Amino acid sequence: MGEKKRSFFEKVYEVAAMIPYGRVTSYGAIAAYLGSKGSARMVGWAMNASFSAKEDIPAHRVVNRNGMLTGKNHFGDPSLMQQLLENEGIEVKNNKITDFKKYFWDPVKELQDY
DNA sequence: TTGCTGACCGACG
DNA sequence: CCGTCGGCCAGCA
Repeated sequence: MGEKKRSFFEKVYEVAAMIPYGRVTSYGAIAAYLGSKGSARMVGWAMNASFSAKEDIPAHRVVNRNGMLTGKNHFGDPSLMQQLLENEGIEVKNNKITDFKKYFWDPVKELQDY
């Protein structure tokens, strides 16, 4: 696919929008896919800004590398993130996804183009 | 422009 | 196992 000049945020949004229903990925995985492995924090920052983005970004499907819902406090209602995940069939216990590996979707492996 | 801050991550002791 | 640190880089005062 053609790689146009897009901002880091826009790229993050594109990847996030491709996360399949019922699957999750991590900030670091998205950053790695975008070619800047150390920019995981920026991915989180992009998610924070995604609420004001035009398109709908499934920010609840992005967690940290341990499968923990570290960003839940940014959803207005702290329980919303967990609710959305459980609604997709993902079990969450103590802010952590059960069988994280089972649901993990790695853009680096799933998306060949970059 | 400078200097923080941050929904992260891996390395180190 | 735990705390701390450097790197990453966009936004904001």
